[in-house]
This record gives sequence, structure tokens and C-alpha cells, in this order.
Amino acid sequence: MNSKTKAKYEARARIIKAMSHPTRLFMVDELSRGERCVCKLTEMVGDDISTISKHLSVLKTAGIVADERRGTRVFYSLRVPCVLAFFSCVESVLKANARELAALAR
Amino acid sequence: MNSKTKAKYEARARIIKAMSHPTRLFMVDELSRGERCVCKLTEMVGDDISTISKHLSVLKTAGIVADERRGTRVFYSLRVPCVLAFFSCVESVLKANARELAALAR
DNA sequence: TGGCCATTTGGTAAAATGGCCAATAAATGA
DNA sequence: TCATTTATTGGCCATTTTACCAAATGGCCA
Repeated sequence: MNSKTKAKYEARARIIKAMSHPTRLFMVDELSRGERCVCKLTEMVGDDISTISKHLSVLKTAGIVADERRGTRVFYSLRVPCVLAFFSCVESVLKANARELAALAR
Repeated sequence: MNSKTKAKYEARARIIKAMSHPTRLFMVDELSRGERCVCKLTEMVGDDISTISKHLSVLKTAGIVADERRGTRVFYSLRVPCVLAFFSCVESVLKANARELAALAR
């Protein structure tokens, strides 16, 4: 792979990597139903707020979410709706995996 | 998050994580155009064959690729075609990021 | 069988990641 | 201004990931 091609795949991998953590994936899923403040996400996940904030900054750096401060709160929202396509595809991989397991057990 | 919900997002994150590396992403892209032997992928990427083999085993464990031995070679292929949806979405995130940068520069 | 490829596995060191606590910041309201 | 609420950042440590080399394995064919 030449360095240009490598850079291309590195840029893409960074975005995917940003979603490759259960907490971040959960938050993306949650944000797909509307904007949420950090406090709400913290409450839902149950980790320390500093942990949540860092996860959100990973998503923001990748360009997946946007943030907006209103008063003392910061609201996050999904910046690109298509990330949901990830979910349906991941779903079919999981289904294929389950089928495979069932076939092996037979 | 209760433990059941957590397990659900962990399973999904594992699949996404498997694709969150530039080399693995490149290989998924390449495999979308047809099966390839380890030797071919090694040649294309230019890393040590043991490194390539380990990356492939990550993709295989996640259920993204399948392998088949034919003679002395092992051929890998994409198991679930929809992973390509990842690429088009990642593309739009990158585009949105580029637009953002352009807007800031204005 | 023995040799030869292609691939996988084991071991190891360097780097990146994740999560908590403490400190800092930003906006609000008394 | 000062206290409060909400969020971000820095420091620290444990864990995970990555990539390489060397060694082991698997399958083919003379």
C-alpha cells in the first residue's frame, strides 16, 4: 500500500474506530432518536461523567456528533444520519454468526 | 445500562471494532471485489505475513470474512456483503468533515 | 517419507485506550 | 461576587492492541 492509499484507509478507520466501543455505540444509537445532554447520557450509561465526556469528544473529533451548549448543559446530536446503516449491517453479521453456530450444533 | 443491554452493545462493538483498523478496512474493501488468498493480500499491504494473518483472524472471529483452504493456499472472502454500506456512510462523514473545515476557513 | 510452500502461533516490546478522581471552566442565579 | 450545576481536562494506572521475528503447523507432491 502506498502512503496515499494508506492515508485514505486511516481516515476511514478513524471514523469507524470512534464507534467501536460499546458505550459510544450506545450513545450513537440513543442520539439517533434525538439530541441528548451529557447529563442524560451519563445517567443512562452509569459511568463517571468524565468518562462519558471523553467518549463524546472521541465521537465529536471523528465528526459523528455535534455539540451545542444551552445554559449549563451541553447537548449532543448525530451529525450524519447514515451511521444507522451500521446498525442494520452489524445486525446481519450477528445473525449470520448465530446461524453458523446453529449449523455447527446440528 | 443493565448487563443485558451492555452485552448487546458489546457484541455490536466487537464487529465494528474488527473493521476499525486501516489494514483490515483495506482488506474488507479488497475482498468486496472477490476472494483473495493470504499471499495476495500480504503482497498488496506490504506488511509481514504474520501480521496479515492475524488481522484476517480478527475479521474471521468477528464473522466478517470466511476462509477456505484450496491446496497450499487459504482464500478469504466477504461473508456479509452489507459491510460495504459502512464505506458509503464513512464517506459522507468525511465529506461533512471537509465541508465543516471549508466553512471554518471562510 | 521428506522437503517445500503458505499460513498460523507464540513471545515480546512499544503504543494506544479506558476509566476513575481531582482540578478547572462556563453559565446561572442568589 | 459567590455558590451551584453541568461539563471538560489532566493525571495516573491497568489493560489492550499492534507489529515484528522466530518457530511450529498444515497440506501438497516428488
